[in-house]
Amino acid sequence: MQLLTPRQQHELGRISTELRRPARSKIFDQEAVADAIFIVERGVVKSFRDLPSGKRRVMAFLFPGDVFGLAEGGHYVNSTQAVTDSSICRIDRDALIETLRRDRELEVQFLCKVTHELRELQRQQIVVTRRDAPGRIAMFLRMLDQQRRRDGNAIDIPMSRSDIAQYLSLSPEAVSRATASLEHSGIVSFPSLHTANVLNRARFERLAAAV
Amino acid sequence: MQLLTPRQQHELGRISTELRRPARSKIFDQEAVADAIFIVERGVVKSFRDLPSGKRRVMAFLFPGDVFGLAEGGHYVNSTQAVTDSSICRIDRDALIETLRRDRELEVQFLCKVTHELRELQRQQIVVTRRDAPGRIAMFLRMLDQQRRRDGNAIDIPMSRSDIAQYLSLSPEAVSRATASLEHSGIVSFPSLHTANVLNRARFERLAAAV
DNA sequence: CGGGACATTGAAACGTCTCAAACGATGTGG
DNA sequence: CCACATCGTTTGAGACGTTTCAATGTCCCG
Repeated sequence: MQLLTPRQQHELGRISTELRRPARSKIFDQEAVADAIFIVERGVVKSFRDLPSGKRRVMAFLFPGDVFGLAEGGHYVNSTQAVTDSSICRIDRDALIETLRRDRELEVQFLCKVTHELRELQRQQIVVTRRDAPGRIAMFLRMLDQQRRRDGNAIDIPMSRSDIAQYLSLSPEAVSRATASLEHSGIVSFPSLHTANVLNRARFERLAAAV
Repeated sequence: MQLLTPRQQHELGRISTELRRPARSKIFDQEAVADAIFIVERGVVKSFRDLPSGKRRVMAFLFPGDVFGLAEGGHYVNSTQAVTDSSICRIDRDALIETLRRDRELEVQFLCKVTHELRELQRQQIVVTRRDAPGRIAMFLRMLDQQRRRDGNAIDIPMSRSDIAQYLSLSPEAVSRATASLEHSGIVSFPSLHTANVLNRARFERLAAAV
């Protein structure tokens, strides 16, 4: 999603500041006053919500080009945190609104971004409602694969197992058992916690598509 | 969500046509060419997706004021169908884009609508990931309650049990058992399939909030 | 290199899903 | 207007898979 023209990047550059955040550092908290929106430049960010029960739901993983900072009534609805060392473009809310007012094309881009997010969320809805943990993991890995291709069949997994669990709405144990299951089936291997190799692409796709 | 000014309603009126659809009639199919977007005027509409497995997921119930017709690559991503007899405002896609190009405020309204949908979808994400069926039903009833208040504690349930099941990602049997459970607990009564009465508001809210 | 958080593995419990059958509501044709 | 056929809903019993709790093993940061 690199939709911005050089001119637009320049326009945004004037009203934005670049933040550098190390892994695991917070960007903003849910409920906080929303005075800016953000764009991931480099790295991976997670957007999550703490529920009254104490559980935590990861609503989305954000990759370079993704916009975040959704507000409701002037306050952020989610907390966000860097998953890896990241560069983040922070855009002042008021200045952005002013700029959008002048740059029609830019506003259209934002509408597209939000619409895109909506579709992604609908996809995740499908994923989360699957019964079987291995299937959910397969769909998740496929998402990562499409997001950031590495060499050959290797998939980079920047987030932790518990992040994945909170994103897929599974217990950490279920994630562990599901990855073990995929490995025993010979569909995927996990050389490390942060790498996956698709060994049998056909079975992998079939499993991921079996919704 | 009645955000449109009289002038905007007039503008849209020029490029829109009003459809009347009886209950259970289709509005458009997923995959169809997306040449229009729609706004619910009266009645209830469901937006759903048929999955390869044959299962059906209801992505959203749409009430008066809600916009639908999300497209991707020029095709609709969901099918839509009237739940009750409905009046629907159909707006030609090309004409809308043209109008948005001239009416900045209207474009902002659309951005707001989409953002609102995004928040709603995040809420449903929370609902769907609950383990317990009675809790999910309680949250669903609360949503209906907030959406369309009737007299006193009565909640109008326009859709069928199986629609609810497909929306909450439960089996129809689970929905039935969950409503029976709520009734036995004395929290909610169901005088008919299309009405619910909250008998114990405190316990009801507590259950719905226990996410 | 040590400490603490994270990840895996095992065993039991819980709750939904599935299958099957009976019941009820809905809408159509006689 | 009623009878009937059809679909949707309810109820029951068993199987399946995740959750939970507990303990061990591993990774990673300071």
